[in-house]
Amino acid sequence: MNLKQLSQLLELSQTTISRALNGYPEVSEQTRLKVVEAARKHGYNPNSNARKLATGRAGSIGYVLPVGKNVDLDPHFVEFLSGLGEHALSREVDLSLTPAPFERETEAYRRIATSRSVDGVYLSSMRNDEQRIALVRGLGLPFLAHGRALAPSEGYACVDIDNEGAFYAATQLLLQLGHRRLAYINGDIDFTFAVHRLNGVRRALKDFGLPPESLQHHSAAMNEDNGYRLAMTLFRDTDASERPTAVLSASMFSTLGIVRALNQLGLRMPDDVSIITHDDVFPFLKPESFSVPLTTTRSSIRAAGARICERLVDIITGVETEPVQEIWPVELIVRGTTGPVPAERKRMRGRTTEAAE
Amino acid sequence: MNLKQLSQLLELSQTTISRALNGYPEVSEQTRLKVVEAARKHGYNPNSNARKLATGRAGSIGYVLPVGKNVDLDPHFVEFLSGLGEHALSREVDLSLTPAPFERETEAYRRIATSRSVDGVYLSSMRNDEQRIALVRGLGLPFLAHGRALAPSEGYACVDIDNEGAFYAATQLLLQLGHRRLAYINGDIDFTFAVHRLNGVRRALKDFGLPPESLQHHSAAMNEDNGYRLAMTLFRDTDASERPTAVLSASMFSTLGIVRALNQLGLRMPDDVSIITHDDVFPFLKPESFSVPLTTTRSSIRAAGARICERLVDIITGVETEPVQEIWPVELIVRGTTGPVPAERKRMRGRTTEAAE
DNA sequence: AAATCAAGCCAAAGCGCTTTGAAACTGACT
DNA sequence: AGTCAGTTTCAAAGCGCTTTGGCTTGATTT
Repeated sequence: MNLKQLSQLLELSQTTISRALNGYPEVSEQTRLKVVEAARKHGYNPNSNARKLATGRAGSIGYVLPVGKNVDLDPHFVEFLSGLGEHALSREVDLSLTPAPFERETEAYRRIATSRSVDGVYLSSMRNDEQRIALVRGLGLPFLAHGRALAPSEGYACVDIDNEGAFYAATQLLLQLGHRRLAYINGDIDFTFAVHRLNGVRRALKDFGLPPESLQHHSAAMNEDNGYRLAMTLFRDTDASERPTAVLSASMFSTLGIVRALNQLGLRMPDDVSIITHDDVFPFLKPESFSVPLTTTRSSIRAAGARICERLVDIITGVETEPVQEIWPVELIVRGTTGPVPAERKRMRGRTTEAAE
Repeated sequence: MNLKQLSQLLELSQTTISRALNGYPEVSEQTRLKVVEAARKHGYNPNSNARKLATGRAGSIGYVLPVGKNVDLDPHFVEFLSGLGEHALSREVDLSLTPAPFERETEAYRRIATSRSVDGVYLSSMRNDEQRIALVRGLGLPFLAHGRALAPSEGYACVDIDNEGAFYAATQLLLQLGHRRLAYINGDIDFTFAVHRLNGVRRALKDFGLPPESLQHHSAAMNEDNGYRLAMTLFRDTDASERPTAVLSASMFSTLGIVRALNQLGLRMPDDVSIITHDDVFPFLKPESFSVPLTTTRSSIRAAGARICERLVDIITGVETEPVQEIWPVELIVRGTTGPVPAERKRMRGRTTEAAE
């Protein structure tokens, strides 16, 4: 059933049907009701491709999905997607994923833009040598970034969390607890979020008057394996005198591995080692669920997804005109894995045990 | 730049340009080269909506994305998607995700079908009371199921793994090791995969001549929390005489929690408890990475994604005509978490230790 | 009673592509 | 020279929708 057939059936013009269905005022309430009813009854839905062609609007937002043997679509993405989807629903937009290997990414964006298959795109996993902002802008494709680029640092719309502030606060807490030898098991430093976080940690150290050497920094993809491996390097393969007394971790997945290493080495949290992790809020992996509840910096990546969908639609429809950079504050939630530095432990044992309980 | 402009530029008809670009034989190699070159140079890409309208093909496969406060898009999905994307790329198709809350799912499929926005859909997370097969078939929408329904059991195309066989084999192994009191921490029993797996476990017990009571079965969403909770019920809240000596687990996430519970209770694998887990092969969470490497049944959900994309495209293009049910065998990989039943442990200690090393 | 106006409807012109059916041009064969 | 098959090109008709501009009507104003 298409528009023409329906119009013949109702003995009305296609124009009227179209207007009735799309809520234009030029049609009487009476006919509208009749039309809507008939459409429902005969299961008429406008052909989406015809409509897209006629209006020039695609009704969907796009994302170039990195694929390839070495690219793991990680759980962060799906959680983000989940939020996006939740909001997409209420705005009646679809998500269109265009798979592309990393090296052909540019081509993919170009094709998306010239073929008008989506109304706008969101960019995520911003890298240090970010090229996409200039690219999609040049292509005239509306966009919204999840995260920020190093350069240009402004002039484009984005939603990001205050990574630097979060890790500044986390580091500060550890320093206040007396820790002086820290380690940071960071994510891949090619991504800007990792740079921002590292900046936060370093700034906190500096403000506290500690030398850069007080921090051991390791960067690797955020997963269990790397967490384990790096923790082993820190605590098994390092001289006792140089071992950190506290570890910052960029993700719950890394922390899974760190905790395994500590267990294996017989080190206890927080008595021997304090840990602070960034928590993106995964419903299937909660900081409260660890053997010792994790102290975390927390920001829901799912909420970011929802917000990004909302704003991207606003940008596409012209509601939002100026490129605003929206930076979300991050909570620091103290649970059981942070305690005083070991040297001070004895005179505070009562308190520590209680906190770790 | 659109087709008309390009045709004027080259002083050729739109027909010829279109044919040249789409590789039809009616155009001389010479003109084709000229056209392709010009298109590249001027950055011409056919408007995808116009093309879709004209051909009636959408060039994308669809998925109705369940959203809602209580629906967590889980890591299984993203890994699956990753495989799908990998293959989609080579076939030049996009993925179109239509978010829909569970209760309005039917409506979403209906809209997808009548609006012709995708060429076909895949269905996943098959439920016991599966309605979607009849629905999409009735709508004339080509489809491919990931997993099988209970009814109808055949007559539709699907890709599934041999869940029953996998858990039969896993159970058999445990029985051969002397275990007689088993527990199965299953996924949500509303899904058919969970039913099939339970059938496998029960059949193995029966074939071995054990009564149904030898199995304690628990069903819940597969996550860390539930794994922990259910393991606690089994090992802390149950009389010692009734405690299982071996646990089957439906997912690595549940097992994460089970292991945490066992650690907390001071129970060791495999000396006190044997564990077999189903592993969907997540790059970020590997069975080898557990404190004791996990014995698993293994089948890559990512590979399933790639295969499903491949076959769905074949179904859409008419290459595949008969609905075939493709069932993949599942490997059983013995690592460190399976050993003889505790009672027999003493006289076999040497071997167990070795296996668990 | 004529003039004005809004409400409700319509015919037709796009949107940018693919595809049909026909035309024009080649050379080769009678 | 005339015919024919094969090649290369084209004009025009869709695909199913939205939207412009205009046409009727009946009611309201002058």
